[in-house]
Amino acid sequence: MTSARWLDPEERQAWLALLAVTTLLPGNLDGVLQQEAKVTLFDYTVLAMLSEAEDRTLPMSELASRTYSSLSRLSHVVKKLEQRDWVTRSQCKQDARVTMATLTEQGFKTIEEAAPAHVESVRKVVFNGLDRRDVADLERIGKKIVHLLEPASWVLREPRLNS
Amino acid sequence: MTSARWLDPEERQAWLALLAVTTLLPGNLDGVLQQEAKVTLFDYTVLAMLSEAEDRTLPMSELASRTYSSLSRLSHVVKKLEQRDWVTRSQCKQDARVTMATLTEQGFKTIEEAAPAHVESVRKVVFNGLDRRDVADLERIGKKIVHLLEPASWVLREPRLNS
DNA sequence: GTTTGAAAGTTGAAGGCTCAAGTTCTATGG
DNA sequence: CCATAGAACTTGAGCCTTCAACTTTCAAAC
Repeated sequence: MTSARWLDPEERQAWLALLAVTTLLPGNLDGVLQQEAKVTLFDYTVLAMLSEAEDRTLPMSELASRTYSSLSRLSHVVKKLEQRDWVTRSQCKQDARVTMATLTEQGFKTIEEAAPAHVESVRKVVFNGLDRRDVADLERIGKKIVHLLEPASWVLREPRLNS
Repeated sequence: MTSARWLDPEERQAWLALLAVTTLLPGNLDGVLQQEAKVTLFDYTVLAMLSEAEDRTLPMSELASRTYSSLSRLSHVVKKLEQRDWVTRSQCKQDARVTMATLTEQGFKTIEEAAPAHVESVRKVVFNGLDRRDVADLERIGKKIVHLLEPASWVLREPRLNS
């Protein structure tokens, strides 16, 4: 490692803004979901990923990678969601090591009900302040950063056409 | 509230990328700081804000607002930092309600030592992937989002010229 | 001067997350 | 075959954060 360069003024401003966003955004969205449906943002993301998957089912490891979580974190959370009867777990026939997580009908209803308020809150704290150019720039820059953080990330591989 | 609009494809892509960044970034930076100096990203931010303040001292509530944290969270953390002799607390003469937090010499050395590795990790996962235009766009968009999340935020009021 | 309301902190409990350790199963190499 | 390594989880302990409740102090209004 060479001698460390400090951030220049532009980078510093950008960094402080990004730090502020990453600090404030999760708590803000959490709050809305907590009131609306008694779930955390992470709970919601897990349910959302399952709801969009084929048969509303995914292996735990695949679900972990789509939610950017460790298997450990996911395991704890899925246990909780199972106790609420929103998710069930089952063994995979092909590979006995893998556990499949499936969204229940009740879980599906829960997320369906929570979704409008959640989307509204995302709009309220992100997109209401951005024009079309901002949105395009945000996607471009966000993906560049994700590429450094997690080159194999799911969002980078997603096809461009989806509802 | 009118009927909820869903996100359009561009917004959805931007949202997924932003969600990925806010999920992955803190853990990534935490890891480096944990190894380097046994502190969390939030601990580091608290120490950093104090180190840049006049007399390395700030009222708890001001420190809370600069670190985007609740007073409760900050109180717990400052207690911990005080036990490590990195910060001291004292009562304010003018207003007996306020507690002042001051960075100790030892705390200053700690953050000074941790800073290079931290900056390097910020560069590694953010700025190494961005060109000048990206940095400018990131600052602009980041500040727009912060404006919606916390209009009174510190970063929005900062003068443009600083080291 | 009191009362009333809000500001500034602190605290304890409950729940969430991380880390290290352990289990079970699969794949690989001899 | 058998051994070994690694993949896919699960679990429990400990730290961190949130939430609600409480204390103390100041400011405003009467």
